Amino acid sequence: MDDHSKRPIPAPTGGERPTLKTIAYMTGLGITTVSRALKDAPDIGAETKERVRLVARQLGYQPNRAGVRLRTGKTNVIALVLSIEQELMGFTSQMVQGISEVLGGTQYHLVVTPHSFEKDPMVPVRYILDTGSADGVIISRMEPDDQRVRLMTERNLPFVTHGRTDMGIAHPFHDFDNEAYVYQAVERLVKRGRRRIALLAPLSRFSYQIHSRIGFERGLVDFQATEVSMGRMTTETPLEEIRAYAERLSRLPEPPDAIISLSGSASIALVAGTEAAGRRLGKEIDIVSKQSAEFLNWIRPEMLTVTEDVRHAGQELAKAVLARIDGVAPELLQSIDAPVWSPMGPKD
Amino acid sequence: MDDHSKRPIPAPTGGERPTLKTIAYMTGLGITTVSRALKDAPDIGAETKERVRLVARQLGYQPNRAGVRLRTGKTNVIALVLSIEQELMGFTSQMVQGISEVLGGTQYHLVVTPHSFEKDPMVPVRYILDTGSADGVIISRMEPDDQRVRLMTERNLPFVTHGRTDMGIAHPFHDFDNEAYVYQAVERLVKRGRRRIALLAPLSRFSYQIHSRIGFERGLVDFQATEVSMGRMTTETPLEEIRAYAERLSRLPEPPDAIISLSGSASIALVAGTEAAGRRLGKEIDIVSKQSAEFLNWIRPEMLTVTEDVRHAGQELAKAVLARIDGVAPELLQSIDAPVWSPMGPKD
DNA sequence: AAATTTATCTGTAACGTTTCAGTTTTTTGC
DNA sequence: GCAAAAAACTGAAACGTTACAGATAAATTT
Repeated sequence: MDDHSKRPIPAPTGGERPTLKTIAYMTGLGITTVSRALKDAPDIGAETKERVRLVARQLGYQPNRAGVRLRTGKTNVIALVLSIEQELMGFTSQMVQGISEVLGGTQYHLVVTPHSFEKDPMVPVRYILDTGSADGVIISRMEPDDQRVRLMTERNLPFVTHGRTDMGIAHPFHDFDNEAYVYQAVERLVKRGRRRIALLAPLSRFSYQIHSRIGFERGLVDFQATEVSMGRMTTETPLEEIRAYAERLSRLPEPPDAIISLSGSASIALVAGTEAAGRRLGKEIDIVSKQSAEFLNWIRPEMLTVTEDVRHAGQELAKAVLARIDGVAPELLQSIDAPVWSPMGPKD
Repeated sequence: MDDHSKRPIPAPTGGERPTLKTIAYMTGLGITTVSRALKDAPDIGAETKERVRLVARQLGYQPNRAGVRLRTGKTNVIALVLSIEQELMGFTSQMVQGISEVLGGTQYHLVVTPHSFEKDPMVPVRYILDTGSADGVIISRMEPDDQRVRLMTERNLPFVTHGRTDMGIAHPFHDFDNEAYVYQAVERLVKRGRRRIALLAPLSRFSYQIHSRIGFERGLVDFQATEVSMGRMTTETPLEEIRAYAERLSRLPEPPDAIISLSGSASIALVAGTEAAGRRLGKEIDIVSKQSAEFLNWIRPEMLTVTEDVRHAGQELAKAVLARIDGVAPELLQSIDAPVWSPMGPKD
């Protein structure tokens, strides 16, 4: 207690939040030494480090984020850029949860930045770039030629995408294998005797629209089925329009005997439309759907579903940005989840 | 250009992010003057303010958050504390969206902090308090006697709750009127000839369990109906258990002729269970449900539903914390949303 | 015309951290 | 035994901002 008085005397502490200064005072060391001890620098004695760490733990010391950020530019923030047009059924909560599980073990905070994708997808990215408000970014709704990816790559901002691009830039991503999903869907449908299949795909601007189309067309050829057009319907068409279209389709002389959907909520409308036309799931028609939460099977057990594990996606995305921030090569931070089919009632 | 050289010369600027120093240099003013001009302080000349504002806008100046935070302690962060046990069906995304819409027009960022409510609800609150990491907090899953409310009030941390408490502390809140919802549900059911009603309520620890029970019991008395017990089922019971219970209930000699549910996803299980027992919605039984996204009506148009506008709740909550931060009295920041019934197919 | 006010403006210090360039002490080399 | 090197530690400066306590010049009062 008294041998501290010989030292340069920083200042005794109040009941406030402890800082490096507090620890320096308690240990009788310099602020610099404490700082370096806590980051395990090589020029600090082993015994000193131990002592500093002990006192720090004792005081419940937590580095002041503003101090670190001001000095180093490191924000300890991961930004999740969400489109407000995104599917509602549990997508966001699961994504946030997955990311948080990974971030929970770190100093990183998660800042959520929703915005209208339709209006201008670049806005949030430019904001983050201009203000340096995040160390890493997670984006979704990828396009084959994506300006956000181009800009962040150019400006060296670590990021990861939920979905792939196709522009010759290697970047971290996590994706669901929509091609395999649709291909396997066709296969299963044909095995169940279906031949005339419709595909409710995403908007054509998105990468996964292309993937699902490729899977679909490969499937049609490999398993000998034919396509029934969904017209201008996409997964983002208002549900009522989808319902109406599905009903019209069902009343055609030669209606589809199966529909493959890439959106859980759109599938609800498909079911409503086909049933309104008197066609029964599992009998006259099969509907296959991807979903982000297990709810379709509760509604219609006859439905064939694949549940995209969005929580797992969130985990992978978070791990990838963190690794990217740590300098891991983009090529090593790419993963694709295979579709997992829900066990089905009837047969199969 | 040259008259700047007579001045104290801060330093010419690179291509970096503009700071007060940059503006000071460009205008030939002192850093303090620029700072005060931008906050419209009374001791700065009108013409000077104009000039500073112009240059600031020109440069796209944005105050450095770390600088402000370090100096003033103001984080410009609102923390949304989410329970991972929260209902999945769109709740989080809508809440986040609503909050963001309000925060979008401000300097505030939204940090999302999920955690296990079951484990210890105090953890995130204590963290925010200890690290001063937010200017305001939004919490949900309120209990009548809520320790989080007690602590934040005591420590003077602005917050708002989604749901009410009952402990004699006036604090900002936004709530959905669950009492009115259940009361009106009973009324509608009785008008449709139902008499034996079951209530699937939340866990008893939560405030809205009490509200829904009160509404229920008032309804039973006022409209002369009787209760059929839901046993130990709550909205948080695993769906499969709810389904099984609903089926068992439906096979009783005197089954309920109506069920009121406080959770959209739980209702799916209720429907599955009752239908498995051969009872048809709108015929032998009515199911009334609250939901946070319009999806039950797509699945079973016969269902009576109220959709809680979670996006609107998010907006109200965000407005309330901001107002609280600005010193508005808690009593003025309390609001309750009345239930809005979806138009129904059959009659009514 | 001198003294006071008023209107504008400004330098310094501090918030908590890390980097840089040392300084002091101990150990090693020969 | 003494120079050189290694080990352990440290103060000053800086990141961008704002509060404080002036400073300067112009306008007003007496």
